[in-house]
Order: sequence, then C-alpha cells, then structure tokens
Amino acid sequence: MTDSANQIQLKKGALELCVLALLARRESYAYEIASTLAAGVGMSEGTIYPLMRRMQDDGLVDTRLAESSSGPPRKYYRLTPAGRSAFAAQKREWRSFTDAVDQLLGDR
Amino acid sequence: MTDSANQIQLKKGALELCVLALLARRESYAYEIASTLAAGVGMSEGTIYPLMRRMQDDGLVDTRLAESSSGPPRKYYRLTPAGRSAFAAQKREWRSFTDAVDQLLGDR
DNA sequence: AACAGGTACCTTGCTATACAGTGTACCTTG
DNA sequence: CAAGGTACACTGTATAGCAAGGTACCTGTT
Repeated sequence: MTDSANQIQLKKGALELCVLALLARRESYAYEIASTLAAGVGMSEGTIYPLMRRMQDDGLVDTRLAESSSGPPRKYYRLTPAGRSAFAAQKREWRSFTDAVDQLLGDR
Repeated sequence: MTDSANQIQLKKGALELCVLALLARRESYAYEIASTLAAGVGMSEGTIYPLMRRMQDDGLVDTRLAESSSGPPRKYYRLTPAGRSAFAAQKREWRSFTDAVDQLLGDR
C-alpha cells in the first residue's frame, strides 16, 4: 500500500464539489480548472474531462466557446441555476460528512 | 442523479480512516463497527467485511475470536503498531485534504 | 416445537469513478 | 522549423462501495 493509496480514494466525490466551488466564483475552462485543482487536491486532466461531461449531462453547467490568444479555443463552463443549487446542497453534505468524521477523530 | 449520488463517492477512502479511529479507542468487531458507522457516515455491512479483510492483509489490524452470549462468536479487531501509525498518517492526510477543500469553499 | 427476529459472519455481482497514458491540434518562441 | 506550452478528448485498468443474498447462532413468543 503506497502512502497515497488511501488519499486517492478519499478524493473521490469531493472533486465535483471543488469544481462547483470554482465555477461559483467565475466561469472557467477544463484545463484551467485542472491546473488550479492539481495543487490543492490533486486533480489531473484525465479526471476533469469526463467529470465536466457528466456535469453538463446533469444540467449543472453550460458552455460557450471562446477564442484564445495563447492556444486552441477554450470551452468555458458556467454554472446553471441547477448548478448553483447543487453546489449549495453538496456543500451542506460535505459539511455534514466531514463534521461526522471529525467528531470520530476526536480532537480538532 | 439521485441526491446522494455524490455523497456516495465522497465517502470513499474516508471509511478506512473512520474504522481506524474507532479501533484506536478500543477493539471491536465488524458488525459493531458497521452499526456505529451506519448512522454517521453511512457504512453498510457489505462494505465493512471486505475492508476489514484488506486492513488485515495490510497488517493494520489483528484479530481474536471471542464467544458471545447473544449470537455467534465475534471476531474482534485490534490495531497493530502499523495500524496506529497508519491512523496518524491518514489523519494528517484527511486534515490537509479537507482544509484544501474548505479553503476553496471559502466561508467557514 | 415451531417460528420470528436480532446478532454476526461472509460472498457475489453491479456500477461508478479516478487516473495514467495516449492522441490531436493550436500557438508562440528560440 | 522544431520544441514546448496550451487545450481539447478518449481508452483501458484498477478499485471500491453497496445491495442483495446466504449461513448460522441465540432468545423470546406463540
């Protein structure tokens, strides 16, 4: 068992919440989201594209294409109203879950 | 997408940490662990038994059998020294990960 | 005695997902 | 014009939670 084997698992499911949080601030595109989240929570490109597809299918985001001066065109993602309420709901779930775990851990 | 679809994913990987936390307090058996964690983090029996097997294979726990006055014999799990240090390490990882997410979420 | 229900163990099959790896194509800089 | 960063996307693999099902023990009720 490598050192990060468990952390990999730990991340699952929180990633959508992180993406929602970023998009709640401002619209963004997949490559930028992946770059931003790579540092803090270790999201890679192979993860973000399927996730964005899923979120679009679920109606949480819509997209627009925009030219870029520094490479190929970017597909910007924006939260829909459904996306905003999903963000609020998942944030509550996150709090409730982490509070339950923190309580088990005892000290904090 | 059901309401809990994401929460299911969110749980992954934190469950081992929860089990380690419980066993750090006192030895226990799978059925009791599952019952305790069912309320707070929603762990079911189908999850706990494979997990305990994995943790034993990883050397994090050892077991002893004990008679029970109210049913079949129980298999008690106890943390090994490796289990205790894994607990400490995973607790640090948990803190660092949740701190990163909480920072993204902004308010707290 | 028969049965229901709680305790306690465990396995199989299904589904979802993260991620590495790979590929395409655009643009700028040396 | 080659190299490297930007930006999109897909495939294959491994992992893991969980519902459902199965065995078996013990107690209390009918």
